[in-house]
Amino acid sequence: MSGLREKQKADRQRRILTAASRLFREAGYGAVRIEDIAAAAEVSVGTFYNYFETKGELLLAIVTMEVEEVLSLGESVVRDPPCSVEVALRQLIGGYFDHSLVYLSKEMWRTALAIAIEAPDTPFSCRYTQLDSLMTDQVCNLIAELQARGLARQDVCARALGEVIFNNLNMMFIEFVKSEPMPMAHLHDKVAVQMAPLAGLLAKV
Amino acid sequence: MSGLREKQKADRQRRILTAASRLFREAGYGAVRIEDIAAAAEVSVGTFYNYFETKGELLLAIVTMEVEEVLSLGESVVRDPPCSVEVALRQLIGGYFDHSLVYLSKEMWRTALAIAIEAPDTPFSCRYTQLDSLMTDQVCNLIAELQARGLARQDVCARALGEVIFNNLNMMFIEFVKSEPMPMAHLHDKVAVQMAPLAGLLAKV
DNA sequence: AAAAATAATTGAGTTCGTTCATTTTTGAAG
DNA sequence: CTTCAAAAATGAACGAACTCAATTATTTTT
Repeated sequence: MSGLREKQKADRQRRILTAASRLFREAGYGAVRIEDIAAAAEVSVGTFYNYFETKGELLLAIVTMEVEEVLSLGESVVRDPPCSVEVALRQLIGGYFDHSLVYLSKEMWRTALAIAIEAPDTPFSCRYTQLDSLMTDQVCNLIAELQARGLARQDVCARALGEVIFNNLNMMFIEFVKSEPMPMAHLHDKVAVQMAPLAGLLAKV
Repeated sequence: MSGLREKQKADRQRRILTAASRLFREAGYGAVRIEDIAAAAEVSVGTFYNYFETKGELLLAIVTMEVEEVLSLGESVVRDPPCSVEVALRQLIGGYFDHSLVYLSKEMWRTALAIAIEAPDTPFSCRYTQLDSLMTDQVCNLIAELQARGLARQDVCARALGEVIFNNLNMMFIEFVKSEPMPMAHLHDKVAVQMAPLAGLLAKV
């Protein structure tokens, strides 16, 4: 029998994740020390490092959970999209944006994005990059789905356009989290304006 | 007369910048300690911090010099663009990409991009953000210039399209520096494919 | 059930970026 | 030239992420 060790391990991991998630949101990622997380999770500093390679990897573990959730919500939009290109894209994109601040602060996003760029080969950075690419696929799939249903012009490369759209979302989101005072509505509005010509490209004649 | 102090100050700043620039490229940003930079520039650690707020700000100072150079090269393309939308955009974008690795390594770019996101309110981060927005303007201006010369459709919002194009470039560049093995040619090719539908949007009927 | 083997925890120690009280250098005034 | 004030340089000290040799807990073996 070897259940105890497994159970304790899972429990410690959970305690670290929930303690860190709370502390990061309350005090800010930068202000929280490993010692604080360890104390809140009732483990030692050394033990913390048996569960997460670095402080940054812990943050990315939290962030990827959020992204996975958003991704699965997006799946339902792709499966059964609204009957207009503009509405369908707005619904998918709006979902991405609106969920971004439910569990995470802008500061957490800034740090997470920074780490994913600076240390791209760590386990959770790889996972994050993979999720980004799954979100790109999702946008491309939505366009392809609209084309398949005859709701969009079919002589436009769904892959190319989807990539451009997602890259634009991503940069606008970075701009959003870089500016602490910028409201979510501003992000929505700016992207809506940018999307107009692209939606026109897909509109049927 | 008060020339000595000014001269020494300028000289120390130059020594720090050149020493750091060399060390960062040779050994990598992460592997170079402030102590190393101070030693190479023949100043003390304390003095280093009289000239740059942080190690990251020093890196951004180096990076912004590169961006300023690229930006001024782009100006000439906008002033007198090639007579085709596709060629004009390729020339401007190609210029951005090709100059990016002349003075900087991918690792330096990763760190710089990470810092610009994570600490957006420091002096050089602000400058970097400003340069990004000038580059966006440059792309928008190129499109507007092509429209003014009757080389592109005028019923497309130059601003919106330019922003989307630049954001796409920026994300693709981030992807490029995140992947150490990815060759520059691959970046060019991927972006060329993505630009195709957008160029089509601007093409005259 | 005791002993041996394996796995996990622990916290003092190391490293490096950053700070700050002190010392040194420079420029101006007498 | 001497004196004084302001500016700048200095390096020891601090804080926080991360490491590792020693200890403790769990599982397996006899």
